[in-house]
Amino acid sequence: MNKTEQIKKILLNNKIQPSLQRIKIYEFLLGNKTHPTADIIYNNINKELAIISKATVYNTLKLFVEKNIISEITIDNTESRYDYNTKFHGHFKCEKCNTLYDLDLKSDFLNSLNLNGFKINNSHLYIKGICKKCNSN
Amino acid sequence: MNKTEQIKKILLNNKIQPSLQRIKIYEFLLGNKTHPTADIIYNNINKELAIISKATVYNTLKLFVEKNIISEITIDNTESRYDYNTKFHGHFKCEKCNTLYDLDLKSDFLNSLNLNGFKINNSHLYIKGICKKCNSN
DNA sequence: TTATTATTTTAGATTAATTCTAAATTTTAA
DNA sequence: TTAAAATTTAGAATTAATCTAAAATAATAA
Repeated sequence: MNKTEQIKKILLNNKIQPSLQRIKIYEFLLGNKTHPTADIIYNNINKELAIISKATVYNTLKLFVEKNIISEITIDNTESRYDYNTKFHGHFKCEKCNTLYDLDLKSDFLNSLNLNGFKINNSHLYIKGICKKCNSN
Repeated sequence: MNKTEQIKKILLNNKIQPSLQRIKIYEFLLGNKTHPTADIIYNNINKELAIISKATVYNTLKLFVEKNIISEITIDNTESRYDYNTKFHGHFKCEKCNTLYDLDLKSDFLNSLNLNGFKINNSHLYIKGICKKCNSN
């Protein structure tokens, strides 16, 4: 089974019709794990051939977030970034070089929280500071 | 020492000139612990007498965040909220009633993170879901 | 097939939070 | 008092995201 077929299957499993545009966006996120913005996704997909509009990028990202096959990162208030990885993990943003790092978290990270009666849909840990690389320069 | 004097002292301690507008914003945040937006702050301060402009609200909030006497909450990507409490704690947003709850976290909450060489400026834990109240209705 | 209905995509307008600009005001220092 | 520095300001500009209503495409029924 090739990549496109695999993506189609994932989308269908999540009750999402696998249109060309949706496949392209999901494929781009799988191949670009640097937490791209809607604009970056739009520009890259259209680089060779214009096959998608801005509105569709936004519509599709929203749909994917709702269906929980990607997650939305709002560590800056300026624009959202998107992550193919929906497993709970943290993000560190270097305020010097703007790199967004993934942080592995222990599986019991949220266990100490007392949220009885609360239904958790998604969780984000955001840390800002200066990364190791920038610190040593 | 009255409240205004206390606020002046806090601002001066953090190398912030205590102008009338700055005092009013800080005073509002101390008295309104519901994580207000810039717009809410602006409207409330000007309710009786117009003493502050939108630009100053934004300038001042940015200054306060830089000086670390308040913190900025970006749990939605639509608008920032502000918190007088800079001690690390979590936030839970109910997606039904939009209430923003504070979450107490153990002091060692971030200890398991392996961030050697990284300088942490601020940390946020954001959780979205349905709150107890909405769940039981 | 053909017609009908539902879904998806789209260009461009709109919205709204935030930032910018450059001038006015206030404060501080000399 | 005067000059310099800091603060505030109105309104314009920016920009990510949403909205609108039409067009294109796909799915379904006859």
